[in-house]
Amino acid sequence: MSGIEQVADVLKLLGDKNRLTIVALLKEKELCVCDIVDVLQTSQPNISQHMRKLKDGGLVKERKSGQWVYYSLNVQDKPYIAEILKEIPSQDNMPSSVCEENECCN
Amino acid sequence: MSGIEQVADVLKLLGDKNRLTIVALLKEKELCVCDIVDVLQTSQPNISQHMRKLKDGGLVKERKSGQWVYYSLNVQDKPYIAEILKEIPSQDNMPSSVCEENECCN
DNA sequence: TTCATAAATAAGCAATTAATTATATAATGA
DNA sequence: TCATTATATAATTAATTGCTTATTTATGAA
Repeated sequence: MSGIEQVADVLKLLGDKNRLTIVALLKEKELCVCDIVDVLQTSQPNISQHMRKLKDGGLVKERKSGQWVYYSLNVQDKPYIAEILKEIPSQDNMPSSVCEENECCN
Repeated sequence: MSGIEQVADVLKLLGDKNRLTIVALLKEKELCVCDIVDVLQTSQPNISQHMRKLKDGGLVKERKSGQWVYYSLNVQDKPYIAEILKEIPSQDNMPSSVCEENECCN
């Protein structure tokens, strides 16, 4: 069961622009770290640390394949997150076409 | 329109246990600062500062009456907040009967 | 006016946070 | 083996945050 503290912790995770953008991106499809680095235009360690927080908070799960780590959403048990993501315009999610090309994962 | 940054700012506000509890309390009825101080068992300035953040973030509105300031929710335009509050068990909202008695506002 | 109560503001501080840089680990292929 | 790529970890720093204490403002009553 989710107490008020657990909900607050989840919202704190989503209360960061980069992490909220990552979660919105993952709503579309799973992505590897380098995809996210390309889209958010920040450093690889920065994204790596955000992904760890999201994973520790139970919001994403990972799948390793070769040298890549693919992250995907793991929020079936938190329906309010779907409502939050409805509020985010999709053009904000995918600021460039980088993600479609998946350059770093070819 | 609410961009991703605006949503993140709202979630950051709700990502604090005290503020989330306050919002959950206000879902039931409007409350004055001293009511909230009683329920959350913290200092008056602490609550006052949280209320200012919630007000600046547009989540609550205030109504002054005599020496009291009553706060109420102002989240009609943010349906995802209702979904978040559904996740919070109501026994966590009202940890004591203090709020029912409204001691400080008599 | 004086006193009491409610709330806001200001200043200070300890803890947390997001980011950077540097380094380490791991997998792939030459 | 060695080099390259993807990711994680560690250490550092600057900025933010939540809280405390002290003070101020404002309202109402004696």
